[in-house]
Amino acid sequence: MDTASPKTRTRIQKQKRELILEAALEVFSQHGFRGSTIDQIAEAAGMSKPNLLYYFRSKEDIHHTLIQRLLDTWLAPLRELDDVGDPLTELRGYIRRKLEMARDFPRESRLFANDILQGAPRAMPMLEDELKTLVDEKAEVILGWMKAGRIARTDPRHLIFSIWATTQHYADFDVQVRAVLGPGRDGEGRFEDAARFLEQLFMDGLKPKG
Amino acid sequence: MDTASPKTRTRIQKQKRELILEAALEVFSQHGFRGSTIDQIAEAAGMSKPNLLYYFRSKEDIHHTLIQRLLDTWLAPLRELDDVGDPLTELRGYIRRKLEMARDFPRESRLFANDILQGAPRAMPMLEDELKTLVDEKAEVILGWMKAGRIARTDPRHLIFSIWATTQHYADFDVQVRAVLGPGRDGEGRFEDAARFLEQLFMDGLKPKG
DNA sequence: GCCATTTTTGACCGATTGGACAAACGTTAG
DNA sequence: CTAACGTTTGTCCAATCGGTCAAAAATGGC
Repeated sequence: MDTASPKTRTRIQKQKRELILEAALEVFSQHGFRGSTIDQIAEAAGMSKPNLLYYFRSKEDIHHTLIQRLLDTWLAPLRELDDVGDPLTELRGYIRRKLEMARDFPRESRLFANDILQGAPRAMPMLEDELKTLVDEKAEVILGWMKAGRIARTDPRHLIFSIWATTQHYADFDVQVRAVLGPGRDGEGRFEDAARFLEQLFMDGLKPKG
Repeated sequence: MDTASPKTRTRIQKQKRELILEAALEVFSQHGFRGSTIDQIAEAAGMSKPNLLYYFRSKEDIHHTLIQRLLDTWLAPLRELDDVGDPLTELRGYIRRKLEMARDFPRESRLFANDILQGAPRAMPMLEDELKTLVDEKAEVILGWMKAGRIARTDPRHLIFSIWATTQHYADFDVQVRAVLGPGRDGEGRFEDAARFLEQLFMDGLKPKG
């Protein structure tokens, strides 16, 4: 058979590929590309290494498929940022959705972070294409709000960076956050604390009321 | 001789060790621990692999020495945060110093980020000890400012996280920032844009004036 | 039940890796 | 000059890695 042509894939092949991708996400997000071995992924997927290589041509192939497939999910919150609607409400919503993604999909966040940290050897084409296009489009929307005096005037792209940075921080640097905060509040409590803080930061900053 | 006992190290040994650590910082920060090889570090340091292993017992030893030594530098900006002095000025200063570190020492930032992303297998002891202690101390200072009504009331620890996240983002995700912004503004211009944006964000937030 | 196709596996391979080691080299004090 | 010590290197090793391959096992259509 030919696992390379998506047309002819049986239901079993699709299932196994999904199983492998799920296992690979777990392993890659924890150890990075070079730090992960095919054996680890195979074991996590409950199959032998040659068996895994029957469904994917190579380790590179798995990683590429994974990162390609997850990009849409990852960019979805920004896509929802809507031109119509109240600007502050839209941005608050974006921040919250992004924070929810960091809470619900930390592995996906770390998968991208691992690659980008090392110079994006695998994600670069998508950064320059889909990501840049989307950011350009949304930066224009935000700029429109600023020009209309509906939000403060700043650099829209750096605003987007700061939203990415602050939200993804809770996924990418989770162990550090945990080490600093101690065992006091659990996952859900921490999430609410972060949400409250970020809302206040992005809305009003640090200056005292008055 | 015995490179393990710091007491008996000659000047040449110290020099060579510095040379190796500099090379190792370059390599580790680009490829992570597992992605780096002793050969790469040795070549970057201009010596042979066995020669390098004459000065450091193992790859792990190099990484450990590096991360241990760099922690103080990395935490210095936060240490400077001073109880006396105007709170908003202090925080603005901290943000700027941290952003300067991201600009001037991106390799150090990536070295830590690489480790923490993968569960901090090597940095964890320091996170729980020195880092937590320092954050606890400074969080108390910030909390004092809040209680005195001199800055807005929020969670001081999440405030520190957000400063780390937004500033280090420019070091850790440099390639992504570059891909999104395009080749327009160079390093120094980008830095000034980021500084201006972050100052405004942390001071006033996004609400329009009025 | 039988055959063709798909799936799974054990055995294997070449390349790379971290590290050991002894021999060679350089330097310097006496 | 030379013995002692610090430094450097070529060679080697065992382990691990990504990936191949042929044969075995399971599956499904007839």
